[in-house]
Amino acid sequence: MTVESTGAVEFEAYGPFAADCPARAALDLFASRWLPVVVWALRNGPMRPGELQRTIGGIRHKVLTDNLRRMENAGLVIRRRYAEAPPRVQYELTEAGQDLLEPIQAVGVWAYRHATTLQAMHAEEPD
Amino acid sequence: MTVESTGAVEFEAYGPFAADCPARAALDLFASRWLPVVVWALRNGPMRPGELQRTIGGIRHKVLTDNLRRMENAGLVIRRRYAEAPPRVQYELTEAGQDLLEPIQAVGVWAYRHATTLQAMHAEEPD
DNA sequence: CAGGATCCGACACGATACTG
DNA sequence: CAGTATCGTGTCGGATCCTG
Repeated sequence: MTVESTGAVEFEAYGPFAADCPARAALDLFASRWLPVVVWALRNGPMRPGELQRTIGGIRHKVLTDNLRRMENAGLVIRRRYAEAPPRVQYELTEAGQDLLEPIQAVGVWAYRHATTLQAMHAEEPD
Repeated sequence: MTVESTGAVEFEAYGPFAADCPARAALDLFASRWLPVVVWALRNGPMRPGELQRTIGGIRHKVLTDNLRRMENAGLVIRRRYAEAPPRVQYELTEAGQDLLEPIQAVGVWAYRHATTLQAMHAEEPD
């Protein structure tokens, strides 16, 4: 193994998430409620917006578009546009986007691992 | 290895992040801009609020308090209060909180791995 | 030192309607 | 079908002041 950039070493060099470190920017990505969900929905390959909306469920058309645009700007997805009669568009994960699946999955696994503990969060509202 | 709950199997059972699944609640945790940072700052052991604020840097007193309260309700931290002359308080990660360090680290590592790609996000504002 | 109470601003989201 | 525009809203965060 050469000096390939796995990122692990660089990250460990930092103590907490410094305000100027890349990791903070990454957390801001997660700060979007839907962005991780959209990324996860794209894990099996390119999808069209409508298909995405149906697959995810509960997300508004505009919100999905907003997130896709942000993801595109962040370099997480590539937007493929096909000039056809009915305008067809497909979104595909970039390499960065695919690598993001791991952290997202880690969060998901963690969630199920402590599902019982986290139930308390929802149980907040008794009425 | 018995049927220990690693959470991995349960999570894989789901396709996308369903609206009612625990993973969505977990993502809502990350949706807080500071929460993961606070959790990460606590990785080495219990800390006092003031110490936390200094360590993290750039976080407001109230915001830190809000996040700590939310984390406490979510079962991520335990608040230890010592009835002394100068009121002393310490926050300590629960088991769920400690396990959350892994996903957070995963995001951090990912960030450095694709730091160059993510630079585009910041470079949005030329002025 | 810990933390609550407030007012305010930013931003993502929800909902609707409208253009290629 | 894909995307934009607009408006309203909720929530987190920033800033300030005040209480044990």
